[in-house]
Amino acid sequence: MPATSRPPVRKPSPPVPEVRMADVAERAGVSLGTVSRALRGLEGVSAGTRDRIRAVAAELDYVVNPQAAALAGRSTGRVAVVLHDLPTWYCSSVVLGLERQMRPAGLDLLVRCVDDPHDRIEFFATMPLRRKVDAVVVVAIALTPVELGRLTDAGVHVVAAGSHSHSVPCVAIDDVLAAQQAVNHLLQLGHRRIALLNTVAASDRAWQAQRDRETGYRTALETAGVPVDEDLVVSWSGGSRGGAQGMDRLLSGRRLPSAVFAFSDEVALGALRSLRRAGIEVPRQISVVSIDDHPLAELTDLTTVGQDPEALGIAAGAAVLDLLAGRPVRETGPFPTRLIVRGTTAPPLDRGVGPAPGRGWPGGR
Amino acid sequence: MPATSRPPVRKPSPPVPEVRMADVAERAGVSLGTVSRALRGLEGVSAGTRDRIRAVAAELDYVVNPQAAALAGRSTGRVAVVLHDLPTWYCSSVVLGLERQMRPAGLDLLVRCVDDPHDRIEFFATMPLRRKVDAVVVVAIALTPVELGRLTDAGVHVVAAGSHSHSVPCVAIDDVLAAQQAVNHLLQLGHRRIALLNTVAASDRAWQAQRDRETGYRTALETAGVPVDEDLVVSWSGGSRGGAQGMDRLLSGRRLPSAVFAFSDEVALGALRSLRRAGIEVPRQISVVSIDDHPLAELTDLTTVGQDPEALGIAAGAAVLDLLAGRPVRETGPFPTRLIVRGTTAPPLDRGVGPAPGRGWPGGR
DNA sequence: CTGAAAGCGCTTACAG
DNA sequence: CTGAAAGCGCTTACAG
Repeated sequence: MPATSRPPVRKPSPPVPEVRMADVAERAGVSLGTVSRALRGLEGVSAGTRDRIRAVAAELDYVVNPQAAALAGRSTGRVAVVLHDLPTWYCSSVVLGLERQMRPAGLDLLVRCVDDPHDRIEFFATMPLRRKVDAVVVVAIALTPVELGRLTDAGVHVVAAGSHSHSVPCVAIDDVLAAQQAVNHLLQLGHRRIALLNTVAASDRAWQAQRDRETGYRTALETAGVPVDEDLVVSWSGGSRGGAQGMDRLLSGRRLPSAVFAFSDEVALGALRSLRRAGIEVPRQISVVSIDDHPLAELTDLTTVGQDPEALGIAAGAAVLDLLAGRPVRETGPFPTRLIVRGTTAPPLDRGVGPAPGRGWPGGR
Repeated sequence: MPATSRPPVRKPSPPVPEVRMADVAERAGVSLGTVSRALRGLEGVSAGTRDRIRAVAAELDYVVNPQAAALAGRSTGRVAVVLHDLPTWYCSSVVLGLERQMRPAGLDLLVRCVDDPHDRIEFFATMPLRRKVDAVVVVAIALTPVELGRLTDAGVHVVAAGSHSHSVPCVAIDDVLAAQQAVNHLLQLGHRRIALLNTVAASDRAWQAQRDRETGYRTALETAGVPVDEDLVVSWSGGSRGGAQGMDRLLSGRRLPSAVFAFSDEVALGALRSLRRAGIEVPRQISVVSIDDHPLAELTDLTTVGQDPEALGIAAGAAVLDLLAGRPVRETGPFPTRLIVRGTTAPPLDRGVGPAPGRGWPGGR
């Protein structure tokens, strides 16, 4: 079913008939082609006529018809951002940054949510973006080679934000490192029973981040010589709600963790709710740390590893502009993250049971 | 400066040359016009040829070129959503609902953030949406008559979400009522010193909601015969941060309120932070109620008046479809809101000082 | 029910 | 530096 079935559109009759480039040309006493070149600032128009044409265009309040320009010129002036879960602090911040970057370049931003694995399959099967955009930015979606192929076959440039790829320009933090920063903080406080409260993305395999953060968690523990207790590793879907449920699970285990590393601030806030309901004091009995620095992290006094998704969106936009201009994309490297210690982390209660301070403990003092 | 100055676009050379409608026509042995009609399901094509054409189109993986269709047909197949402050639970949820509604109709969603009053002026001066979309949905922005005129002069339909208007279809909650629900809850608990912690939108006059909620606050107090203490009415910009600062201001006043009605959950969460820092117990010493039912409201046990912005987005999308189809827009009336009592509200400490229970107190028992 | 043709408003070689 | 003309890929009266 290749054809879209839009309802017949009845536009409100524009009170003022649209002014076309031909009108500008006539009024300025030049040809269509000259107007086209002058307005776009191309070579080969004398400064005098260029200014005259622009003055006339401004006077007539002329705006090029993007349809016609795209049809004739083979570019659409549009960029799509593809993501699941828009109402997330992370995703909406990336979109905000992207929009701020595209707008001054005269590019419009199309938003497409990919809700679940089924929708994702359909999306790449029907390629609704084909011919509609010059480039697409995928947010927190690790594309499969096949999916990437579909996109490039359709003639669109691709940039990845929040995931890593060898075949596509990408902007992202180092999720392994971010997780290590969080877990190392707990280790340095003296914790040994550290739980991982991970998330499961709606679209499976969508979030490379969750794997990388788990890797960082395991690496940090391993490096410190602390064995991973698999009972302390849980994954739950559904953001903060999932965090609450995952925490309930951890609380029902045989031995409680002394600290929890949560996938994100939203997951952590869910966990905090469960802890509060269970009457467990944070950070006295259990410490909690996560990743993001969501605005509410500060308000809830949550220790976290901060990142800047809006900056990510801006950088993704810059990469798009490079791609569209045929310039080499400037590589940015991983985006910085930094530990922000607040009120949800403290040394463990059983500190005295562990190795004495300063005796071979990583960072302990 | 009417012309946009996009960088010259270099598209990745499509490995497969685009298949055009002419290719489908040739392969099916019919004319272009027939293919066009068949694919769009218009009258006047026999079922046999229609199916044959569709089969060929599917086989060739054909997708109409939206540029060309728009240029010839005078509709763009696109809808814009205009808002400030995308990374807000409210706005991003509206956009999500809207996207879900437009997608099945084959309409693409363009996002434009209007950051501040200056940007707003420029936006309506240059009308960047002109010729780019068939309709625009403004979210939480009360358009001035002039702004509305610009939009309709440009030939786009307009729908308002989250604000009220006489001249445009709109979907919104009753903000006055929502505020009354919140404040009446406090009154019924026995509070008399109730503060209003309002917000100031980035674009002044943008949020009709803030005025309406203040009206609801004042009306509720008046109806209960409680005089408004103007020292207890504060407005601060900046969401949760503003809520924290506004609460600090209230705490520095001569007499503390016994309860606070905050503009939104985000503002309330900021206020809660300030209260916690000040060592004030909630709800024992001060009660807090707000509007939204943000996902974090449940997690933080916040009493609030819930609304459903995603449903608002869906309804806005339905209105857009009606408009585009030339149908009358079905009026929905104000969207429902409902009080959700959780843990941040309780009777005031000085309850005994007020009128005795059941004696002329609104709802008191 | 189907086709031939004009036209949508631009951009881009190609001449001059 | 500027113009005339072809062409982008569709839709839509208008004929038949």
